[in-house]
Amino acid sequence: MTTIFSQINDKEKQKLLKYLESNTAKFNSNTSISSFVKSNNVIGIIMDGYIQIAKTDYKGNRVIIEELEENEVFGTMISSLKSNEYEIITKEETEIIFIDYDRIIHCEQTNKEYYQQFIRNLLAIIISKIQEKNERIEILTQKTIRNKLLEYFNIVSKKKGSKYIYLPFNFIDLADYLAVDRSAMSRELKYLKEEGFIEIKGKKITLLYDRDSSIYIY
Amino acid sequence: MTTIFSQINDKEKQKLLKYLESNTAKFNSNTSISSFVKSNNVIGIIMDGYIQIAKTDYKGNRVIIEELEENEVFGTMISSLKSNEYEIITKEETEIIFIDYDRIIHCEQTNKEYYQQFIRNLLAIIISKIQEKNERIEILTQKTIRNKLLEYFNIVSKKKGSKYIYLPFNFIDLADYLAVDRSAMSRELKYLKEEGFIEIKGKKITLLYDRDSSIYIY
DNA sequence: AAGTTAATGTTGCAATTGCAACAAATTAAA
DNA sequence: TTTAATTTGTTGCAATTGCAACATTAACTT
Repeated sequence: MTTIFSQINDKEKQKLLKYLESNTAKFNSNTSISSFVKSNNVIGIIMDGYIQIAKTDYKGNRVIIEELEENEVFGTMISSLKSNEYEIITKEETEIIFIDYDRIIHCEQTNKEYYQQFIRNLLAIIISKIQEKNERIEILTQKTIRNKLLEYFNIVSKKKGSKYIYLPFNFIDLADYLAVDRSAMSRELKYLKEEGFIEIKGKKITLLYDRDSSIYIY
Repeated sequence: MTTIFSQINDKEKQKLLKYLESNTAKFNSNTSISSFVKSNNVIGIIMDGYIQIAKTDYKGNRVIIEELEENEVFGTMISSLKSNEYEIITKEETEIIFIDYDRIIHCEQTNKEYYQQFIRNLLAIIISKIQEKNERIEILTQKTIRNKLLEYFNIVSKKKGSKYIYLPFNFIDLADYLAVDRSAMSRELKYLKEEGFIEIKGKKITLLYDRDSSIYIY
């Protein structure tokens, strides 16, 4: 997996961060860092920790936009955070490097190999972010809660190459991620259990159907 | 708006395309070009024309993933097209430049200004693609057809800075884009008309409510 | 360990939606 | 211009969902 500093050694990294006028900040757990991001057009690189980007609309519906951990990148442009309906919250103690986006694009170090590598890494990271969004869209375009759940399970299961899934979040957040009502989702999970499609023990879910056979459809 | 060859003159462009071993292909209208894309890890640049990327699942539900016109970019990684549930179809006569993704990343021309500009352009295009996907996700996370429609109208209206919207696609495709049943959407549009929120004349929709007042909520 | 808070599970019910089947209107083709 | 094909509009009905309200369980706090 590509990280933003892949194939850039520590000395070069320090140089790069200096030229890009980066700022490093540390945040406690459960802290809103929205104000840091919204003021400027910045990119944030998570060096350590875990954050969530969520949106709460007028009705109080909360939707998780992104979940980000170590080495992941977010930013004003990348995540469209301008509106103040968005909240960026640390879920652990988190260290973030902030870089002004314009500095990245208009850096004078363009002929330095490490700068070019940095850009290529950024490109790779952003492309993988698109893939994540595509997956999310695939899930959200499913018309029933059941199919959203199964689509989600399949994607996670395929990635891990295993029938065993460990939910990266609790059921409240899963419902927000799938954009469905939590209690309705809970009901559907119950049915899926009763019908023998899945098994749930805490955050561990076992898929009892064959992903590729498409039999689970009905 | 940034295009892939922004700030690259024609001579440089030709050089670049040569070094990147690009292939140009022309397609008739209503032609599937999926096979061209799936074989390799390529990026396609639409020089002229219009294409749609759509997915049809086991149930026959068709969902439009992307709509692309001149100067836009798509690709195996960018659009996660590997699965054969995807169809890439030209909607007009279309000319596309294909470039192998690895060639872009491992080009020997890295110290040439035009190459660096190309990469920066690619980065900008991909970032704007993320923003589009975020918008799509915002729409899809709405829980009712009404709210999906209004969210969609608001986004389009905000972009154009106008209360008048011209649908870029027909109602069948709009329903696919919103991932809702067409007839149910049609019904909801009727209600919105009856309640005085919108006016529809063909593909022209007039928003009769104040986008920012949030009164349309109820 | 007891008390408090948060997460999960459950259920009835009304609202929303998808589906199916068809009518009307529009567009394309012959 | 007539015919055919596609798109749009309409409606009843069953299935699915959101919502609300509450019970149970798990996770923190002190």
